[in-house]
Amino acid sequence: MDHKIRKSNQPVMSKTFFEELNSENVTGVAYKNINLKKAALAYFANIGNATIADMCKELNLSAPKVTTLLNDLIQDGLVKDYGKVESTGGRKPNLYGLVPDSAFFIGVDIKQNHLNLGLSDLQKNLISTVENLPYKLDNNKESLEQLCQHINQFITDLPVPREKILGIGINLSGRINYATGYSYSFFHFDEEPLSKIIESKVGIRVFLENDSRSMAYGEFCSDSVHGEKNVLFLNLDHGIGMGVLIDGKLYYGKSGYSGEFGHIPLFDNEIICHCGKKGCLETEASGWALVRMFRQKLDEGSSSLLSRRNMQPSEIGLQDIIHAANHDDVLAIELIAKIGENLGRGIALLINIFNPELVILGGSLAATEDYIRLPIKSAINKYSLSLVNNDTRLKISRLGERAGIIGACLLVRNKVLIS
Amino acid sequence: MDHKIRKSNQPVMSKTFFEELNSENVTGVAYKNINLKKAALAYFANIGNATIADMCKELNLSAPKVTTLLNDLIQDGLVKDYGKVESTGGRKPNLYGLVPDSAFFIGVDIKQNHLNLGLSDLQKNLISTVENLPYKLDNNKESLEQLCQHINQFITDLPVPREKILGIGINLSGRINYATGYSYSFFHFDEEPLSKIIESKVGIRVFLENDSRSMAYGEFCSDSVHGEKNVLFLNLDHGIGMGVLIDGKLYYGKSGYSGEFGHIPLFDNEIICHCGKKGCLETEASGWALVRMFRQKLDEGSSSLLSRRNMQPSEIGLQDIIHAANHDDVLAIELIAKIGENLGRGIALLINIFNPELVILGGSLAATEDYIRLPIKSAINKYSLSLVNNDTRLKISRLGERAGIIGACLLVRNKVLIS
DNA sequence: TATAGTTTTTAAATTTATTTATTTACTTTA
DNA sequence: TAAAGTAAATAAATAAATTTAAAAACTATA
Repeated sequence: MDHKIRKSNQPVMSKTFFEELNSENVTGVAYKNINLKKAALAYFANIGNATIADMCKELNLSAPKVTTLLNDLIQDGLVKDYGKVESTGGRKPNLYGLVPDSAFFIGVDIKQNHLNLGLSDLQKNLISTVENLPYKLDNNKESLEQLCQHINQFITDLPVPREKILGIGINLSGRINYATGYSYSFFHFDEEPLSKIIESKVGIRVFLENDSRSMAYGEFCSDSVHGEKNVLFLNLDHGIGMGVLIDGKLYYGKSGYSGEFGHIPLFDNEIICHCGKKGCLETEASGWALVRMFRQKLDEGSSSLLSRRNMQPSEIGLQDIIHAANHDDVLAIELIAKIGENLGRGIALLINIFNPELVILGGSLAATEDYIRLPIKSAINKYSLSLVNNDTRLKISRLGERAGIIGACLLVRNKVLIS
Repeated sequence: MDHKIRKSNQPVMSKTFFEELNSENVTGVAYKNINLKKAALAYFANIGNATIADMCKELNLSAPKVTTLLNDLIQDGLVKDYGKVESTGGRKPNLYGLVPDSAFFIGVDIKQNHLNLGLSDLQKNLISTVENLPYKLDNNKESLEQLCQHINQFITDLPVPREKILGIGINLSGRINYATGYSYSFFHFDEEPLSKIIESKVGIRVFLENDSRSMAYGEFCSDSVHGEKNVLFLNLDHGIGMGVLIDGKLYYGKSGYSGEFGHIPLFDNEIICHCGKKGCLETEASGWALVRMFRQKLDEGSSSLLSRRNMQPSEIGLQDIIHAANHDDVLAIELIAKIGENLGRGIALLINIFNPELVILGGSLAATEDYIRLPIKSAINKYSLSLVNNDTRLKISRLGERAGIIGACLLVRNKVLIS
């Protein structure tokens, strides 16, 4: 006769929240409690500190249940009591919220010629950053190895214990499948997904994301977005990237290839785009187009701050032109206006299709502020239905290049903790 | 001393589901149970019949809880036991599902010159329809009065008791705020929202929806859509309408004006669009454009089935051209191909932006099947990123004009029962 | 300053749901 | 055809949540 001793294998020690989070096949009350904890954390993360009464409304639970839930989270070290707060008459409620330094997240923003790294805490605070770290993004193993070394170096230099870092978010341009962790445009050497490869070299969970999408999320979580739930973010750099937020969530499309705004066929020209097609928006409205136009104008004899500094047309890059415009160079300003007008026609189309509440202009070209914004705005007025475009605000990014690392950090936080 | 008799006002009789549904300020367990019932109904409605075990997984509940939940719904008359079903060894489970004739919904599809009305049961079955009922949509009170009379006549002719009809969904073109029930393009005479006005004349709850969006939802719920969650529907009629489904839900945008695909600035022509702008897609790729081109060709001396029938160019309408194409008229086929090519360029752009799984072509022009589909397909290949468009299937609507009433019925079902 | 009125928090009672165990119904294999 | 195995449904036991009541902490007013 075999005697079943069922309970002997079950742990006696209570699990930490993160162990709970990763344990599979959890059902019944345990499963529900994990989800409630996630929901509570999501509320604190997205909306901020709250009283027990607030949480009751949000989670549709009774006060005693919320009390035990919060006590659990306090036990886990993720939440703490922030003391009493004013009331409208009657006993003052206690305010609860996240413990900022109970967990950390790293964001890595990979650009063509440099790297931005950042560390955020459990709240939205950027604790430390390393920006403009020289790094050349090439599609080979050495470049990947170097990337991992930079990340490892960044981590060891941090004043934070490695085990408190719950994840690393990496922004890369090109085609990325965020769900599987595969990158198709860069570092696609192995069978294994890129995220797993980096993970094994760094020892912390890694999540990949398309750069424009990550920036969009960073902007979306920043102070400049309030109640808006349908937001378009445009990453105006050499190319044109787009991140779309629908109902407060990043939109991916079937395989994560959505947002290829730069390659919509809007022009009837003969310029061959990077994608191989003709007439793409990018051929007339991108940083590349700006550089091409600028060089051509100089070749044709136009004058500019840059030509007067004896720069050869072929040496002039996008940053130089942006810099010149911000120093009142007439040629740069004129051409940026031209780019803005072309871009505005494209954005008008997006507004007709999406009826968004907000369009945010980011990327290096957005640093020219009104030089790019005003031509865009007037083109939008010209080309979109006034009824629809009156609904839409057009803003310049406040975060600038930091949108990338902030977005990366916040996306990892969501992936690790909440979803 | 006042003696509180708290419970004296509470009803002794148990409420029906619909009474529960509309009762406000419900909290605690009662609130949760209503939501669980809704979730169960939504499962049955969207996925189909299910066993207790299925519902346990879906709703994350224990078997006894699901049993009592289903018993409640059976008591309410909304669900019934469909008997035993095959098992993989072991006791056969019972299958539960909606009672089709426990509730009904009416869909009204208002076209320019006719009306389609339909009645669906609680499942997706169209019980009875009246199609192509002559009706002239004019923006005046008489036209509205007539509409209400038609709806009332339809209801009295039905073999279904009025009190079992839980709602009426009405499709109207133009600007509609589905949340408030206001229509801005038609019947905007009063302070009161149009939905309330019709409601008071018919005595059943009314919900308004944009016609293309309603059709999109009808198609989405039809058999032609399987796992796809990101779907674009194009309503190709005189104008070009679009309905967008994202993550299985209709997308509205900030004010419900999204999907103005017909008015994106894609052409560099001098044709003034209905919207007042130039260069809209509708000026080169819509039914109106087709009629214009066709008449022009006839004026220029081209020959067609229609001209040989001694029709004057100015008499020829869109339906005539579609009819001619389906009877192998060369001119009609050529011009539809031209329209398709132009449209394809626009759709290519949508594919780049949305990376959808499926694009469905509907509306009267879709009845020309491959005459319009193939030119569109080749233009998509030409103008969109191959990587992205390889992800996307292009289909002709199976429901045809019925998509409108089906979508209207299903949307009302959702609004009344589930959301 | 005492008292009535509010609101939060905690405690006790009660309801409700989950767990576990058992029964029922059926399939498969010996 | 009986026995063993599997899964569903139900019943009983248990755990967990809500509800109700009470206590605590504060404000406003007499």
